Amino acid sequence: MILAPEFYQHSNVVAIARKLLGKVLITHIKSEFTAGRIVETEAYSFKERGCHAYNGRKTLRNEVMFAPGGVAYVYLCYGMYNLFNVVTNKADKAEAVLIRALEPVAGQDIMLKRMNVEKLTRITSGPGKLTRAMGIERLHNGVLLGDTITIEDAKPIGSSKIITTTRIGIDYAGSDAKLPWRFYVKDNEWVSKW
DNA sequence: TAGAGGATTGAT
DNA sequence: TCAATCCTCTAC
Repeated sequence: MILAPEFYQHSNVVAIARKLLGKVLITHIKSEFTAGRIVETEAYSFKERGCHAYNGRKTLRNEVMFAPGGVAYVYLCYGMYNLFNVVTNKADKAEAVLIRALEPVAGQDIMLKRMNVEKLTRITSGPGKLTRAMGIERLHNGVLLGDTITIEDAKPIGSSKIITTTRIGIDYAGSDAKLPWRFYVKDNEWVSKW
């Protein structure tokens, strides 16, 4: 069953990031079907400096974050990696969950082809890599989840298996870089970093 | 309009 | 530890 818009429009982005663990991200792009279980996420909110929309700052790049929850926010990082986020909260409350790692569950052969590798090892263990494996590009920025890109409901991960830590790669955010807003599944080999 | 830098990754 | 690589934002 596909997650309803209400799931994303909740006002607590950190809670949503936690609940997304275990759900299945599905893409149907260029007639190719791939799916992966979400095993690592990070929360971002307009209330803290790590977020592109900090303090309500709205630009051409991040305006999708100001849409109602349930759309994709895809942007280019470091000139070469597309990062995939799910926008949450209501309109003008710019919050999002960055999907950082997946465990492939369907279409693995397509992922291998997209990554140009032969072995199914750590091909989706990182936000830049999973978008490439899933076929997600910047043209998908702003698309409503449910068609080309979908997240399907699944059994929640037990709280004893969820690890909470600080987010990665946002040292510039000062004290906000210390917020415990990164979640991942314990002992899962697909997580980006241990 | 130019210059700096980034929610990363893989090779050294 | 460092370069690849290019889009976006900020300042002039």
